[in-house]
This record gives sequence, C-alpha cells and structure tokens, in this order.
Amino acid sequence: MKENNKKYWSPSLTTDIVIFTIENDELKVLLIKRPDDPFKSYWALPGGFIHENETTHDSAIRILKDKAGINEVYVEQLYTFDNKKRDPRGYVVSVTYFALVPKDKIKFDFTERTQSPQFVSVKKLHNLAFDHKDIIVYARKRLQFKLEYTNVVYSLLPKNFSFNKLQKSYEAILGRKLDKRNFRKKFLQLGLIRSTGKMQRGTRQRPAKLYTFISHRLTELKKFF
Amino acid sequence: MKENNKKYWSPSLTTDIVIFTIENDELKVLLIKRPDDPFKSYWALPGGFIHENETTHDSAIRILKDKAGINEVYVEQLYTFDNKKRDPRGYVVSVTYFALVPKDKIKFDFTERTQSPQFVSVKKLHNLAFDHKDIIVYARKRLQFKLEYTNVVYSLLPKNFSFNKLQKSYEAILGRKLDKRNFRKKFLQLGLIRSTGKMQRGTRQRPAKLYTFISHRLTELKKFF
DNA sequence: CCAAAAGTGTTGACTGTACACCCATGT
DNA sequence: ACATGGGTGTACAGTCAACACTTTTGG
Repeated sequence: MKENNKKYWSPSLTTDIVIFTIENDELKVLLIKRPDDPFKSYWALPGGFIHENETTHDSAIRILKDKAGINEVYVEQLYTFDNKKRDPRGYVVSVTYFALVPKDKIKFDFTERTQSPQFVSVKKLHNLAFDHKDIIVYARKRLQFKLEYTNVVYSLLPKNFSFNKLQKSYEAILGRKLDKRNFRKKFLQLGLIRSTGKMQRGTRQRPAKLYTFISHRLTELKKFF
Repeated sequence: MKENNKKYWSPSLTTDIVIFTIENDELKVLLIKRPDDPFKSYWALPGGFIHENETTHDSAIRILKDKAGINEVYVEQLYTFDNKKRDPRGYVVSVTYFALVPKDKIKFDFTERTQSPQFVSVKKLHNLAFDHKDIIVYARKRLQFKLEYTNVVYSLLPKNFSFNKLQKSYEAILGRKLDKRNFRKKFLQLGLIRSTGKMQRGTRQRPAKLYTFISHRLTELKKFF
C-alpha cells in the first residue's frame, strides 16, 4: 500500500438512500424528480455528493433530514455501487443506505422544494434514473431477509398497531400472503410485542386490540421467523 | 443532486480484502506486514488505493492476484468502512471485499515481496493496523451467515474432500462442534455433493470416502442449514 | 491386535402448516 | 340484521437433537 494518498485517483463519492415505508399496506420508496441532467425529470433516489468533512453515514442522515424531514429512524449501509456505466458523467461511486420509517413520522416540506418527493410502490418502479432500480431491488431483498431474523419491523410501524397491520406489513415486504392464525401464534411466541389495552377506533367492524413493541432496539431473533 | 462533480470533495478510496482459507482445520486470514507508516510493521489486510480507471471490484481482483497469486475464487463486496478515525492520515474510505480460497490453490511468490504474506488463525489476531480487526470480525460473521443458507463452502475446499474435512470446515467457521451423524444426514439431503468413488490415501486409519461438489456456482439453499 | 478415525439409525421433542368457524362492532 | 374484519385451536407432517457401537485400515 502506498502512503501518500494525494497522488492517487479520487473518484467522486455520492450517497443514495432507499427510504422505505408502509402506506396502504404497500411497501413504498421515497423518490424525487430530478431537476437537472443527467436523467432530468426522471424519478430517482434522494442522494448527492458527500460534503467536505462528512462521512457517507453523516451524508445519509443529512439527506434523510433534508428530503423527508425525519431523524431517529432505522438506517443501515446497504452496498457500494461503482459500476463504471452507472453514471454517464463518468466513474461515480455511490455508497447506498436504506432507512425504514413509519409513515406517520414523515413531514415533507413541499413548499421549499421543487423535487416533489413522493412515495412510490415498489410494484410500480418504471424508468428510474441511473441504476436506482437495481439499488431498490437490492434493498428490498435485504429488508426481506432482515425481516426474518430480526425484529426490524418495529421501525416501520406506528407506536400502536393492530395485529392485522403487522401481518400486512410482513406480507407487503415479503410479497406473499401469510396464514393469519399461524402468524399470530409465531409472532406472539417471539415476545417482542405486548397488548396496550387500547382498541382501534373508527372502523366499521369489530375493534382490534392494539399492540406495541416492547423494545425499539434492533435484535436478532433466535429462530428464523 | 448537484451536477458538476469536479467541484466536490473527493476522499481517497482504498480497497482491503479479507482472504479466508481453511488450514489445519482452522479458519485463517491472509495478512501482510506493513512495510511503511502508518502502522509500519503491523499486520494488516492486503489492500491499497484504487488505480485510475479501475472499479473497487477490479482493484480487489488485482490485489488478490498480486498478493496471493490467485484468481477465479469466490469474491464478494463486504462493507464500506469510512469512520473518520480509521486512518491517521485523514479521511480514507475503504470498500472491503472478502474472498474464499481453498488452501491448495494459493501460490505465494515470496521471493519478489518483502511483505511476507501469511495466513493467521482468526483466533490469533492481535494488534492489527487500522480497523482491520473489525473488518475481519465483520467478514467472519458474514461468512458464518452465508454458510448457513448457501453452498458457499465449496469455495474453501479442494476438489476432493472427506466428509470429515467438510465438517471440520463448518466447525472452524462457526466456532462450535457439530454432531457427526446429524451433519452427515443433513448435508447429504442437500444434494450438493456426490461420492467420487475415490478413497483417501496415506492415513493410519480406515480410509475415508472422497466427495466432490456437483456445482461450483453459488446457490441459496431452500432450508437453513 | 491395537489405535484411530470412518461410518451408520432410532427415538422423542419440537416446529411448521393446513384449515373453518364464531365474535364484536358500526351502519 | 347484516357486512366486515377480529379472534381462536387442533392434528398431521416434517425437522431437529441426542445418543453408541461396529468397521476398516496401518502400524
């Protein structure tokens, strides 16, 4: 390894963030409309070049706050994409992150921006800028996987939620239906949630019990879900 | 996202590679002795600044060939480390990779180098340069995980191997003993290997049947191991 | 013939899966 | 009263974990 790093090639470094949420029982990703070339007016992930004196993680947090007005959410590094053809301007390295946000925590400030951030269902991703579709597909796989061996789903749900919301969230992420009784049994065994005593209001049917997560810290499950 | 990337801050970009192999039924990592500051004469992962016109993956492949004389092995991107304190020279981003190599494929060329590459047991990692110990610990976890839901172990074993070698490899990576009969049963069910008809020679005991992997392509297993 | 590792099955506990009906509420 | 989603249990199949002795060879 050579020591004087000033001599060496330094490509441009960007971060892009896949921000997932659950809305209407669908898994959605936050996209913005690009205001400039390349890919002007294509949908793209929020992201950008890193600033001086910030790490890629800092950068991700900054963008998250800036584009969706959120902090204190689940964020983890995803993968570093650096295919030579991914950016028409040349070799641009993107360190990607993914974030999980309960829908009710998001406060857009549309007035200040022209990029019109918008949540788009993962089932309707067409014509994205750069390799952003690949990034989202990769992120979803990671999320699916993580759902099965951690309690990470807590980071997508509001404070109180019905069992049905929980199950629908799993179904939206995994992309398949689950059996109601088996889901309930298995999930209760995990001991991650407790009944709040509260009930859901305002539905036309029998009110559902509301549950809450006992811990909001990421933990690995002993058994695969 | 701003468009003229020339204006933006470009940190130094390096790659470091965790090269695992199994030797004497132990999981080992290839380390080199750093010839220069910082961390002069500390053990470190092979790595270096990326060259002009190569991607981080290209760089990993180049280092792999250069430092251990190997190609056509299993390589995958691990994680991007960019903690500000990881390098005393300043902010240096390292995109790390991990590689899996059967011991018999490695041909060091010690005569040309002063870095004395050497395989070190993962149980004996002391005083490594930079954050390289963290990187190795992270890589090992990834490998443990991968071992359980893919056939990746093929990339650590020689063409023909006994069931015992296979089991010892699992044990070395996972760090725990496995039951001989259950291991055999489970692994055979997976249908990944077949008996070659050959027998192990030169041992003092009953000769073991030699097996070989049917496919050398990475595949996910239906069931967790 | 002895030492050393190879090879081989069964059982009981647990886990996963399939499946259908009554309940509580708002309209 | 009815439409709607909420809530509940059982039985069967498959998988996992524990466990000990015989076989084959080289020395």
